Amino acid sequence: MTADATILHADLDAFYASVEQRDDPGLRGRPVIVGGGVVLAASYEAKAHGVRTAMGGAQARQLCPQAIVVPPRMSAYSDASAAVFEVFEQTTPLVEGLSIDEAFLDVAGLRRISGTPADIAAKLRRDVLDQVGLPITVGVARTKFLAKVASGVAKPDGLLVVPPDGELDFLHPLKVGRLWGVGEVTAKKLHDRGITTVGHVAELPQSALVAMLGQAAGRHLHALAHNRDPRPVRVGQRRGSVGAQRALGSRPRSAEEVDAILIELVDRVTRRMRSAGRTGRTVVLRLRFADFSQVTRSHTLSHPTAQTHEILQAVRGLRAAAAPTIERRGLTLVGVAVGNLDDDSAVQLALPFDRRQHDALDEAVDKVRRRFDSGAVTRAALLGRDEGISVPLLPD
DNA sequence: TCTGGGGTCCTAGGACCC
DNA sequence: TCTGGGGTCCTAGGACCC
Repeated sequence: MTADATILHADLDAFYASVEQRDDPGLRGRPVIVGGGVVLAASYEAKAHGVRTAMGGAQARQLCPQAIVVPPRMSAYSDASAAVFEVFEQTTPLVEGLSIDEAFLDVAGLRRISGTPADIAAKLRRDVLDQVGLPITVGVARTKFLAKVASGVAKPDGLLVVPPDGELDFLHPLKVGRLWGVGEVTAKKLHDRGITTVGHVAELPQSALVAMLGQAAGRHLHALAHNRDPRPVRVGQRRGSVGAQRALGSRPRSAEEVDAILIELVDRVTRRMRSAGRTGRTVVLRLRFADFSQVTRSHTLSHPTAQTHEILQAVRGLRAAAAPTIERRGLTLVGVAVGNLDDDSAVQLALPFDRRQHDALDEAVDKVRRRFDSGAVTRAALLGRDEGISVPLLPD
């Protein structure tokens, strides 16, 4: 092998449940379930009884009647996440967040300053525990994929380094479900053909996997089973869509009720977009029905926007078109998402300017303001070259 | 007490353009 | 007149992840 194992995958253990146990000593050492209707997170004490994330609340309580069920406190979790990511950033500037509770860190080049990757990983675990009070597991390997597999195997509260000369020995005995991208459906397809371990997958030609699972998934799995994963740790990844949804329960809802919920959802989404300085073009309405089947309806606008009224108008149009379906199948969840998010693009309008041209300047500023009102511009500043000034033109 | 809320990526067909 | 290939964009659905 040519390269060192320098990629860390850091993954907080039973994140929401750990935050609850940290903040309430009475919960420590006891089975904790976060979320009532559906299990959002389960402490390891609860997992020992078979409770799993995304399991129905009723089933979870049946498996573990002594569990303490607490409602989620999302803001506490985002605060904890921010604190943990600060520790990540102290460790290395090369941090790629994957979700609220996990990230890749590239520590190549830190050996002389901070020691071996294993040393760095051990210190990272101590720092997160000392500074934030949460247990975290770290996998270390030469590739992102292996580092993630390693942290999964090392959980909870563990550290596992996969040495470059032991990669296939580590990988091939593992169950196929450990492969990133193999969920219930794919695992079943593989099991039906007697393929249960990563080693079995590695014995198959890529063409067989592609025939079984499709082009992308087949190639992806083939590469992973042979431990090929050239993806670098990337800093500053931005999300591609923003959404919000709400489960409605089984009670029938009037058209007015649904509309009121849609307004709330659109407002939540567009607020988040504006505060992140993002605009988007594709509006998606997600509907789920009594039988748990799901449809989406989408519409792409001619220009990007973060304006509540524009998005709401599109959402209402989609909903009206789907009204017969909704009527027939019984609505149990509505969601709104905006995709096709534009990256922040800086548009520069440069004008030669002398003091007699106030009108021209006013006109340019008005133009920018109008585009702000339409949601196409989210931030603007007036720059003066000779004076070197920069004046914020718009709020935000 | 059946089944939350936030995302990503891929596929496949049709429209449309060159 | 019939036929083609390639590419992009849009819509809808599905698998998967945390």
